[in-house]
Amino acid sequence: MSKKEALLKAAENKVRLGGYSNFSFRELACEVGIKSASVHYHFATKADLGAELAHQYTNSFLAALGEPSELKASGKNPIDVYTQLFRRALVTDKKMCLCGLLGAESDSLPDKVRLEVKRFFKQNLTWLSAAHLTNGEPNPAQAAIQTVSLLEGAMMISKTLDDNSYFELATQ
Amino acid sequence: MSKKEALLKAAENKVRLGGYSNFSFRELACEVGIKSASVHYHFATKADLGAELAHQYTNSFLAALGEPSELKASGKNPIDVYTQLFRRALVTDKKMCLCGLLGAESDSLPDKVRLEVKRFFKQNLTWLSAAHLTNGEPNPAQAAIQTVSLLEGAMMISKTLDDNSYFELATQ
DNA sequence: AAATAACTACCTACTGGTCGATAATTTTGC
DNA sequence: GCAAAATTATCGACCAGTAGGTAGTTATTT
Repeated sequence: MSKKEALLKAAENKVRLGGYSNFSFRELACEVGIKSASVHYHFATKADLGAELAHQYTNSFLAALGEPSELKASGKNPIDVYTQLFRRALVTDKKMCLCGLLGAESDSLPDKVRLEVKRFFKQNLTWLSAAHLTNGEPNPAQAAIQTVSLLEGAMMISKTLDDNSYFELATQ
Repeated sequence: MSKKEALLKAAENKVRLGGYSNFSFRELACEVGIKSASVHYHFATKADLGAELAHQYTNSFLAALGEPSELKASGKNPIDVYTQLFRRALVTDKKMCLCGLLGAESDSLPDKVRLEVKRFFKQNLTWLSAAHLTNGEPNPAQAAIQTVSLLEGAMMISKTLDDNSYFELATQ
């Protein structure tokens, strides 16, 4: 893993625990074994780092999902697959969704970061609409926003109350 | 309005836009017309201010709701009343729910602040369970977590995408 | 006299960011 | 094939600004 990748990984962990202001160049640098000045070689500004982090997070998230039609074709319910990805973030990583946290504080984010968070949710809604369509939902767009809202909300509350059974109850 | 109340009001606005780290004693002091050192007279530490803010927010929120049984008795659906309170926060205040934002970053909050955020959601779940019970829901506890999850999630996504119609679609 | 509510001045720690320098590596031109 | 040039990745030293917090003081009110 390159230093740049290590920096992004370290930043992701910090942001998913406490938001955009929960990481500093010095901390990240220390964790990967370089100096804070060197972080600026890989990312000109903090906003650039944040934007690239959110962009890559979105790409990984979408890639982990696959295509709704293909999931359906292989006998899976794409909505279950989607729910399972959130569950893994909560249960395995024990962390919030990166863009769920950044979205909540989006009013105070640098423009380029906020734009990437927007992109995350737009792409998620597109994916979910397609998924609900394959399930024969009469209003896929509505079902899509309801699905992602419920999951992000349930994740946040389960984290806050430190009890994953709230997530299970909400998604049951 | 006393200086202390003004400080809490100023802090609420900041936190609801960008979280716990989005306000400083200097900024608050400046806004209410005193010096940052004087803020420490009203609140010993930043954590104390944050905890009192969340505590009062919870109390105001619950007070604004009223009692589920009384709402029902006067011909209102308590869940509609609850939804309307979130809608007002989003549409009128144009800000996140204070505890929705603090909940998302709860892992990085001082203990006493996190405790108050927990209290917010526990009391909300209690209220919603009672509300769903009066509506004859077969599983009030499940309906409660689903209601608050959907609303917090829909609020966050509508804020992020800067389009309240997502909230309306999700709650329709 | 005591409590309230503010002040000035200061502290240490940390923030994102800049600067010029330095090796090591890779690419290019002859 | 080899020297010159460019690129990559790092460093130490530093900057101005801000953070939360403290100590001691001064008015004002009760």
